[in-house]
Amino acid sequence: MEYNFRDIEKKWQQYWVENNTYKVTEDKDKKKFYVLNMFPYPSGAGLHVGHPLGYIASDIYARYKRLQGFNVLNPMGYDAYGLPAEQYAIQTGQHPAITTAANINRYREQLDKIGFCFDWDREVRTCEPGYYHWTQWAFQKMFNSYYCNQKKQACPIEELIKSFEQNGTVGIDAACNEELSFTAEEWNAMSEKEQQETLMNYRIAYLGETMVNWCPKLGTVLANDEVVDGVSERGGYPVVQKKMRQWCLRVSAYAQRLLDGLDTVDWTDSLKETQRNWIGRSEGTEVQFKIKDSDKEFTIFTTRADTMFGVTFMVLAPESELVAEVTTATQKSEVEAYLDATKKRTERERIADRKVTGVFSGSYAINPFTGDAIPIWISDYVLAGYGTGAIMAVPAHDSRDYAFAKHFKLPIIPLVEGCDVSEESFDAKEGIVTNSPRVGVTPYIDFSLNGLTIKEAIAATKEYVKTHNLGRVKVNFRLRDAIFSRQRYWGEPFPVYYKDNMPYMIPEECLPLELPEVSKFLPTETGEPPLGHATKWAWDTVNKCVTENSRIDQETIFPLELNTMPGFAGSSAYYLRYMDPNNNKALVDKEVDNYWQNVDLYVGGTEHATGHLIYSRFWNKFLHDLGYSCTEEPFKKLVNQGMIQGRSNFVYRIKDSNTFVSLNLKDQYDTTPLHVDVNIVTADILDVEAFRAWRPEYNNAEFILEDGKYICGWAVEKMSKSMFNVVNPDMIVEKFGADTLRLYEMFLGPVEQSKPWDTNGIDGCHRFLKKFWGLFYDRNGNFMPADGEATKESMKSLHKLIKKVSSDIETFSYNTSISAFMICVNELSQQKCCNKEVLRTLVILMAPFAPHIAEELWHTLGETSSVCDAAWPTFNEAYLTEDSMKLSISFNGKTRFIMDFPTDADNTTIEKTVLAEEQTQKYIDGKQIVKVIIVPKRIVNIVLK
RNA sequence: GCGCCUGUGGUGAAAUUGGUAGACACGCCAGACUUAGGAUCUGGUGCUUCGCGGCGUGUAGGUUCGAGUCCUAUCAGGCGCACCA
Repeated sequence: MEYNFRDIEKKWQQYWVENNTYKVTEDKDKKKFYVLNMFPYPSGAGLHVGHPLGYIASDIYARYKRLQGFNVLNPMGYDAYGLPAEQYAIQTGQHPAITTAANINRYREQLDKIGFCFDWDREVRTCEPGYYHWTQWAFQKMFNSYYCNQKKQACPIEELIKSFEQNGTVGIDAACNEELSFTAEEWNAMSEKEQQETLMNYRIAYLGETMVNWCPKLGTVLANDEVVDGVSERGGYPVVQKKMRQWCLRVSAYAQRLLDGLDTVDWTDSLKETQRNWIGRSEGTEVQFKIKDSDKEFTIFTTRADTMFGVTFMVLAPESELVAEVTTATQKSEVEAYLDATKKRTERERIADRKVTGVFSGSYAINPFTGDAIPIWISDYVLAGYGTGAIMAVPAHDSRDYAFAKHFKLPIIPLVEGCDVSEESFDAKEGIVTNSPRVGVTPYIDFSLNGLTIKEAIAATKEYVKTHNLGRVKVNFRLRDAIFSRQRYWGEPFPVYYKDNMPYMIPEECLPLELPEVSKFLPTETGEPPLGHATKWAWDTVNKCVTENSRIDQETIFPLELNTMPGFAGSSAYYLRYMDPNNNKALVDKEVDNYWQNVDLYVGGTEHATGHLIYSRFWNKFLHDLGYSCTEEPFKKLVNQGMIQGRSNFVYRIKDSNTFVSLNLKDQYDTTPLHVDVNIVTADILDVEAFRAWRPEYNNAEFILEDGKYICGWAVEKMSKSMFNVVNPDMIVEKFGADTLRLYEMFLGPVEQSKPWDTNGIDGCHRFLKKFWGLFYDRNGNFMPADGEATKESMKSLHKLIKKVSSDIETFSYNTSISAFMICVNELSQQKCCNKEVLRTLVILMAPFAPHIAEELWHTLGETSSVCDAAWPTFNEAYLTEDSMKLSISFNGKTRFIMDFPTDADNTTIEKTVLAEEQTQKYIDGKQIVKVIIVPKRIVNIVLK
């Protein structure tokens, strides 16, 4: 009987559905294991062979864990809201709801063919009201919370209000936009609007007037991680800085916890490093500088407090509020001209040409350590958004300050023994401090750093600043609050209405606030949200949900928030929703959450390192603070699957002709390489008839062949439609079967590694499955497994495999597992093993990798339940040990002799025997044997004198 | 500039974590069965040499009886952050 994969796969896929094989419930008698894939955006292109790589890897792990007796949760769903889905809809001119539904169906069809063990009863779609109910709910919780720096957690805003009523801001240490100071009386005297404005300074979800990344082409603002090199990640459109009133999430309050949490999770070092870079913690000192001839002062941030004696000028960011205060009348026109010039440059232009520019403000600051009057400059190399937007410049030890000083001919004072600053600055944080207090300057303060190392000097200066009240020790983070509004249609509506221009939450019982149908959903370049067209929806919602709507000025203020939430809103807590997807009382039931805890294994690409994986951790920590998620970190172990690149094929057209020349003959002609659809090329050989049929202009194509074949060139490129190198998994499944696809994707190399898709080796995996099948059925279709005693040989082959596969799966080394299977099947086939027990165990081992064929063979062995419910075998070391081991003794590359030893012989026994054996020839090549070194298994080294 | 990762045959890759480098697979070569083969089976295949042998894990050193693996320097490629003070 032939291995008929088409029938087999169809049959068992149907069986699994009919028997609810993959349905999982909270079974408290079993230990849980939560496997999760990053859920896909249902894009219009469908799945290509790169998508399933991670799904297959996690599917193998999930099946393996189940065979080990765990209760495995392995859900799947769709990240259906957000820019990619909407852009696709706009391109095809259809409503996003329609395209999204169609794309999801297409994805599901493709996924079903590969034989995953997903529990589809738990599917979530972020665009469905039953799901985004809880996205909106979480947003409201964030609005109604503030972050207490003392408790290091989010707390209800009511607690803050109570505190204000009783003590004002005294004793409050909360994450905020700006430090406020008022008394209880002042608070109580505020109007409602003033109080709301004050609270906005503390809320975790707040409306902020901030500089945002505005993308006119996409018609929306974007988060920092959605902007790459000054253009939008989606589409690559220009992004400009613009001040807008936007919803923001106070992610920055969690910066330290996001950083600390990284030490507790099992992620790759490089991904943790990426997150650390993104969070960007830097420990430093804030120092106050008085402005000369003024009672004003300002604060700078520095990580190099030790360089206080080398400050020769100060620099303010052009956007700094201080600029106006320090600009003198004589410098005013020059400063204004400079501010105008910088305003015109986009961030991108600034980065592209790093010209040294700047202008003197006319004022001086007083160095608190030396008493020197230091000129205050304005330059765009200082960023308004980082630190205090003002720096002290130490040209001797900072390359940017150095370039500025050289350009404007400002003094440079070196502070490290023996450093040479005539050509460039000395930035390294090493060496011995000198020149402090500076030679020739009357000490303004009694403080010297001379003789200390830089590190010691930083610590000493920090201490001095602290004790003398000149500033404070400060930790700065690069991580900014996340901008949470999008001026787009296809996203979660905000459950928010406005009164007196201040936002209020619509009541919880009115959730979910559903996304309305609108006549026009296209974004606008000016930023009017498409939801503005949904007037009826807005009024209905207000009438239904807002009891005090009579107090709203219906003429002048539109009552509902019209922005929508960004893509990451829906993907931030989906792993919690999978635990309890149909609960309409809570995001997740407490007990259910307690059972599943958090994700044990998370599989997905690195492209989400700074987006989703930061937001999700933040979101979970917030829910954890409020008691809705029982763990601090959502994803225990994270595996990043590599990208599958495309392998493009080329044909070579002779210029100005319709003749194509084979790869190795192309140098004889003047040719143009053209991409050719890889699906009509096999092993780099072009199917010329298919090529003629591919496109009308090639109908009459002529070919210059070599050895009767047309050989194509190739290159590794991104897998994309335009390069004609997209390989669709359906085609592979059709031709070789899902089990072959699964094996091959894993056999290609380590899961974590990026690699080009190359079908050249797929035959090997298919051949292996046929051989595996051949252990059960001979060529005439006779069923061969039989009862009886297994040979020692076959037990050895089998247990070698059990050992190898069990340890390989734990470390995701699926490629070497599959090699081990190939070796084992070859051995068993040579041994003509047809022992039922051996084959039964082999089938269980295969089940995670090739579930269809395993299920078929499992049933042919007489089993009636699914192979998924079998028990993973344990290996017996007894079968693996040899009776004796061979020791070859070699010296100078020549094997002197080989001896047999019992396996239980210890090293000293062997050593003695070897020495005795050698006694007859105590000397080798005239040198005396002094020592014999025994190494387990193979080699004995003889040391000569 | 700072940080992280990777360099092994014609190709994808293994290497029990310091112990016979190249398992397994693709490809290629030879043979068998075939009217035929993009089917199946058997054997061979790192480089070099007719052979003995010699050389081989980006390069150069070092530690060690022994290094793909550890240390130092260097080159190449990839990724992250980046006028972040």
